[in-house]
Amino acid sequence: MRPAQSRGGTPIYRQIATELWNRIQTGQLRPGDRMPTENDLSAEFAVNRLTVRQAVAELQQLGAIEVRRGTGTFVAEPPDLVEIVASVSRRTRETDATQTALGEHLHDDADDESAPRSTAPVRRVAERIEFSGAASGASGDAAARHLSTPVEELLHLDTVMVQQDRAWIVNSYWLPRRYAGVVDALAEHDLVVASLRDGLGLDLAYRWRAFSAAAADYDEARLLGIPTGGVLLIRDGVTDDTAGDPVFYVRRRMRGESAKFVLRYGS
Amino acid sequence: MRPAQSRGGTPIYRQIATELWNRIQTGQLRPGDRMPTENDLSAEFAVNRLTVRQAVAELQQLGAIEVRRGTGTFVAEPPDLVEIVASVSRRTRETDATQTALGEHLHDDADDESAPRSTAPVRRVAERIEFSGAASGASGDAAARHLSTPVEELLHLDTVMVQQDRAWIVNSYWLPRRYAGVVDALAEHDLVVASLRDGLGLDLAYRWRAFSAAAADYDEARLLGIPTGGVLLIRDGVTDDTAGDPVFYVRRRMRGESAKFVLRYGS
DNA sequence: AAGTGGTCTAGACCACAAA
DNA sequence: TTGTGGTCTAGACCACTTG
Repeated sequence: MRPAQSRGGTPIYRQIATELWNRIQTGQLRPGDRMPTENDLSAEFAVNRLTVRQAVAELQQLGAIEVRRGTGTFVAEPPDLVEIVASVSRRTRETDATQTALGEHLHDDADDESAPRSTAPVRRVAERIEFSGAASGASGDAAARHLSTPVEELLHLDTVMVQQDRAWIVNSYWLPRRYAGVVDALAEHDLVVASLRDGLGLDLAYRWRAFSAAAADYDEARLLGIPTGGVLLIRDGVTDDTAGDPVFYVRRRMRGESAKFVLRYGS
Repeated sequence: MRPAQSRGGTPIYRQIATELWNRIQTGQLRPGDRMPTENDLSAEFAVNRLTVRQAVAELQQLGAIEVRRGTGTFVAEPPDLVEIVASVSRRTRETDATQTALGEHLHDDADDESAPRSTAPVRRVAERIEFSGAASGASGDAAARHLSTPVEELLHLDTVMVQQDRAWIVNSYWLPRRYAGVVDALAEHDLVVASLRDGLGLDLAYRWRAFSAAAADYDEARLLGIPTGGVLLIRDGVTDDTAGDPVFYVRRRMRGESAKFVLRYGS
């Protein structure tokens, strides 16, 4: 394999990357297989090692390979997916396809979400920060907007959920100061609706929940042990009390490839 | 700013990247602002231009900056988010927090999902492929598994939803051959449940839907006009008929930062 | 024409992991 | 100790965009 000079066409590093990509897609290279070393590829394609590294970096970003410093480069194993399942009763057909009933779930207590999980995750509080200044960055401002509360009056709490000794989900909560008692409950065992109702007399309900995706920034990458710019699946939302006042804004971030939120419709 | 040699510590390119990141986070550089050129940064930090480029690449992957070839590098504008909203009636509190009702939505017709969208998207069919061979790759195998149908008996259809002249969502459908009539309906106006029921006598219902995130591979990046390895938000699922037989498996991919699925709980 | 980012080279030294 | 990937340099030429 000797790609022609790029000369205005496809760059050499991309030709190499797609060639390797094809070898993986067609099964010539299988998950767990050792890839040729950078020096090997440099010789095979008759290009500088840096050019090879550009190709390797692209495949790594794509999640196709795993690079282990000092050891070698390997075809990535398919990630072990953790499904977080909600049961939903099937749409009633009498009405004009407008009514559906959600069963259990869509609560914020992750304990409810453990249905088909291999091992129950251990939760551990990583940080606990009290906001006071206004210099809180974009996410603090977003929380203030979602809660209709000035950022100076918000408390901030980060927790990390760990599974099999590996950071799995990073949670950030923002609450008005008057709900400071909730912070203790969150720190103890995340937000279990029942315990809040029993312990604090708080009855909570979802206002909204949303799914999105983003690249991991430096903090998120560090907390989750993934490369900067890695793929995050994000679920955020606001929970309020029975009076309709917002109690907290929550933002959960997890590795994109290894988490999946499933809404299952019962028969 | 003159970072010390890396010498076993933080690499220079990362020091530069975090320095620029901080300038952006603190507002010294604002969205739309022109960043220093690579030559400027190379001089400012007294390093080789390639080292600067490594920092720039990291910030680009992170979504913090936008690089325009031949023109310059700019602080990224916050993406204009398209929210796809489903209304949900609030949890009834008489029962033990187990019942919820979903209103409109959670259908597969994207037309229903247009609630708070600035402009109605134009849908356009990009490809139409009939599967026959077994060499269909991982996604075809996944579809076969979800549908409990051999991949040789599946049809495959890709569609692209365009908004404001820009690819917005890529859809892939897999159906058993006996539902070939559905393909025409999909090609015409995506899957509108009502039209299928009226036109084909098919009454459909969700089996499951799921949210996940992944890096864009070469095809997905090309179709959506984003860089390879960019962040995708994915929603996939299976729809079946009233008999409980699966009719199709669908997989939707959209730019992560510019799409958000919202479940809104009514009062 | 001038300035920007994009690609590529040859060579060097380093940090890390495994034998 | 050996081989792997990680970082960095100095220099070159190119493609693209804008005046």
